[in-house]
Amino acid sequence: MSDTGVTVKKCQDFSEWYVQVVLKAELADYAPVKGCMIIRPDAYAVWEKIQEIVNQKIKATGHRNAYFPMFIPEAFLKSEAEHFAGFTPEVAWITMGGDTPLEEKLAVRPTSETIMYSMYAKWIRSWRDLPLKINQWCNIVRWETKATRLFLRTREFLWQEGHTAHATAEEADAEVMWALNMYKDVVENYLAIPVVLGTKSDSEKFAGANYTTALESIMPDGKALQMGTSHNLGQHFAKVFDVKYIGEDKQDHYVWQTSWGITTRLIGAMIMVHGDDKGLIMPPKVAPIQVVIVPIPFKGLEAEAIAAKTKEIQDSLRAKCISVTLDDRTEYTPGWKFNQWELKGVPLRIEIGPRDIKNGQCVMVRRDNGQKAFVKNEDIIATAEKLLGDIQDSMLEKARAILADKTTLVATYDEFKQVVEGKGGFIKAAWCNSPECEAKIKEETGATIRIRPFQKEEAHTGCVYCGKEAKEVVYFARSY
RNA sequence: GGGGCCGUCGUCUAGCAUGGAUUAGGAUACAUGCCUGGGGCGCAUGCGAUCCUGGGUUCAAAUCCCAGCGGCCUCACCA
Repeated sequence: MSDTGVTVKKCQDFSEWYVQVVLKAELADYAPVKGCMIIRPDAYAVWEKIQEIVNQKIKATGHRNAYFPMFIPEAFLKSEAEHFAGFTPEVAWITMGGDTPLEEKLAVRPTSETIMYSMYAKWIRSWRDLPLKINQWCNIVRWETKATRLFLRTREFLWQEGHTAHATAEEADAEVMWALNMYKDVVENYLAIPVVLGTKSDSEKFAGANYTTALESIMPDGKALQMGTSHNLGQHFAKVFDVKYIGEDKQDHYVWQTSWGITTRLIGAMIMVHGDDKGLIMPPKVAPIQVVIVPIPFKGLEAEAIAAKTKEIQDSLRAKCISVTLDDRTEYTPGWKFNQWELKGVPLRIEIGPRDIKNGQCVMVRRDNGQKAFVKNEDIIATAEKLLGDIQDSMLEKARAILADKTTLVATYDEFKQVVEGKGGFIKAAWCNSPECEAKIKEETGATIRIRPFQKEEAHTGCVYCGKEAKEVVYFARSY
């Protein structure tokens, strides 16, 4: 047994397991620049899938893609005070052009609200120009000082940011919810990761927003990970950048704005949630390779028949738009290939050997549960399609069960602390809505309010911290 | 930014406590040839290391000291 594969168990040393899966499955690598990563083709292909899915959804609803500069003048970033205060600790600045100092330094975008809205002010004249719904796919930079975690914390990462302007507050509210639900669909139905939807507490909301909604999930180590956010920016930026329109009433009005985003962090979540001791498990809907075919030669027996049949299956699967690889490399043994493709997370494997030629069948093995099935020739394509669907479904189902298991309702602060230190995960607790209690809890336990769920529950106790009347039940957790 | 741990062929690692004799050793990967093939095959040959970088101590540094860089864990902050 070499160390080509993952050498630690997921449940024993989760951090080490994660690093090994990412590196050994060739998803990413450390860059020569501190805090930066290289997204390798197998992971980039997943990002492209996500782009495909999101693009389809946003274009179908009238959003259009565009591209704005990655450099933002300092004055722009400063113009919204709360926004600037929130981002300034982690902005990278450009101060030189060649060997000439710049008159005004330029921020490398940590997010694009300011540069985009400065243009919106120019483009929006009348109510007929609204709503304006623009999205961009780009890289952004946040100069983290903390240790690099591939996909989860890097100084540069890829994301999508939607920025819309509306005539009314109601429209902006609706857009915020549209984006959030669009993300829920992507994350749950494609990445097979169950999420909890809700709003952020004031202390956790986006710098410069009226309110922030988000999708949160729990990773296998018990820490929460934000899977996407959708902000209602109100008129804060509109007032700062003078984004106004003349309404049907002939009066000037500020627009109502939203912004929303998901990042390559989702790939990290997918790895963590679905992987096992053998490596990665890709949800079929985003897997760059959905099926791998491994021929099993045996002393030249039926060699030609095997070659013909594997090729035929490959062609038929491709005709059904299933992404398939025929691994007919002669320098590796079948067993080696099994391990390799399992490490890389290919959802379904088809084996064809002399025995299968004789019996008019093939062997199919599911990556998610290891189940092996003998499938008659005439059923191969239909069965492969069905199994890919089943795998997608059961991955979500399994993840749902884990999420439920990692969600604990607590009645007392002692219980709260015990869960934080113990199994972690979401801790549902009653809260009085005071920032002081929230801050104290964070200080004493490291847990923050991840989400105030849309699905409201009656407070079952007083505030878990102060004991006074609770306003709602919220989800606490330690987070990434 | 704070604290802890770490850095030797592509990868994993021995050597480092007690400086000198290993030509810096092994495994794996890679290349070539043969042989194999239903769960990481075997044999042979070959290729492969600025011992992270820069200083210092010393007759002598992979080994000791200092600084820097990078990684991992952890705390504060974030997607």
